[in-house]
Amino acid sequence: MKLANYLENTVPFPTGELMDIISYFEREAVQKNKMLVREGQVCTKLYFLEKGVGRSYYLKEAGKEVTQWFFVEGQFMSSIESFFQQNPSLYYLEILEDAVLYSITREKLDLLFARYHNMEKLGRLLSTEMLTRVVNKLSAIQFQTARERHDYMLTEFPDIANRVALGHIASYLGMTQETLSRIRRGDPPKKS
Amino acid sequence: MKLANYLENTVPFPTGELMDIISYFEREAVQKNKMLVREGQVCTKLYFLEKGVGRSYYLKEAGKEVTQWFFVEGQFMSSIESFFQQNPSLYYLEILEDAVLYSITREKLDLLFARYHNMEKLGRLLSTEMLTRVVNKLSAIQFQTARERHDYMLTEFPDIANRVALGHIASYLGMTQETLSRIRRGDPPKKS
DNA sequence: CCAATTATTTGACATAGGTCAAAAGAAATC
DNA sequence: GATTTCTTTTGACCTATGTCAAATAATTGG
Repeated sequence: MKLANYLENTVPFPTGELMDIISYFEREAVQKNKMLVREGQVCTKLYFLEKGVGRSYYLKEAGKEVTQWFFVEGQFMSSIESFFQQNPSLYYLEILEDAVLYSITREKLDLLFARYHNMEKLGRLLSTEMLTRVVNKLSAIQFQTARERHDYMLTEFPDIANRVALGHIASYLGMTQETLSRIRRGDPPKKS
Repeated sequence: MKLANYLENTVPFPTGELMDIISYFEREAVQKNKMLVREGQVCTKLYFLEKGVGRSYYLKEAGKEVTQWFFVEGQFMSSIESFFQQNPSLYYLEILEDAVLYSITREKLDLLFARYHNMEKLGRLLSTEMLTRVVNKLSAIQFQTARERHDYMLTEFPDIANRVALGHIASYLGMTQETLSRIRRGDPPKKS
């Protein structure tokens, strides 16, 4: 999805504002496996995915990757806390499929927030939306069985299963890839 | 903490704006065990806790309560998705200690968002902050042991342990109260 | 196309944390 | 301050899911 369409569907910007806002973003194609941000770096940009899939993840002891979130076309992507507080990112941001993305720096975004009340509103709405999505995931993770968490994921990211590696999804769901593999096979819940 | 202090510490409102904004809130004292919102009701107000503790929780099958979040003095409290999307709340909002709180309706808040760019900014900043806090909890819940989750909680809500029931905290942390009780006792991780 | 990686599945076994039931301790009510 | 009710602790046992290791299967590169 194009950035302009996305923006105007969220807040009714006058055309002049919309054009000006878009002009502050850069559009680029990036390839699979590109790392946008590494742990410890400050995340300098907010991205919008026109096409492709990405994820954020962190490393546990023993170097195990834990997927924190997936981002698909039509969504903003960033290491949020790092981007907004300008402190070192706890997460890696990785592109998992060839993608087209728009990006904007923190300075330019702040300028737009200050210039356009509408833009500030967009920021508020996006934050609130993301917040409710994270809360949903939390509810799923906090008290559901591995199988129920898998079902939750299908509602949040319906086609992700065919697009990214099993292990990435398993860690996103808080389980091992062996467990996810068995769930997909449809193992009957073990009796005695 | 007073609402006015909180607001001006977050965004530098001109005094006139601040006064006007505050005037849209109502202040009231409420007693322990008061239910602000029940599941299925639309949450009509956003609250700010000057004093006291509250929580949001939902009911699992078998009527078990699962605490979703705690709110302490100096924080806003609401069933966020319900309040912002005006749909039925999935959660109960309950006051756990005698409290003093300010409240504002959605209509009045929208009016303030529209009237003051600064207010819109405040909304954005609060959403973003809450988002990072929820993400932190998610990271803790997703891949940490019961003991580590308990440690996480002490950083997010240092004094909550003395203020609310064990069972409320246990479900907040995604564990049973028996497990939390054993952690507090300092059980050595079981050998053999 | 074949070799070499890389990802997924399977099996055997281990364990953190759950469940259920009862006892002990606090708090509220009369 | 005794009785009732609610909360926390403890113990015995169970199970979902993790760990480790090996076998397939799929993908990638020469």
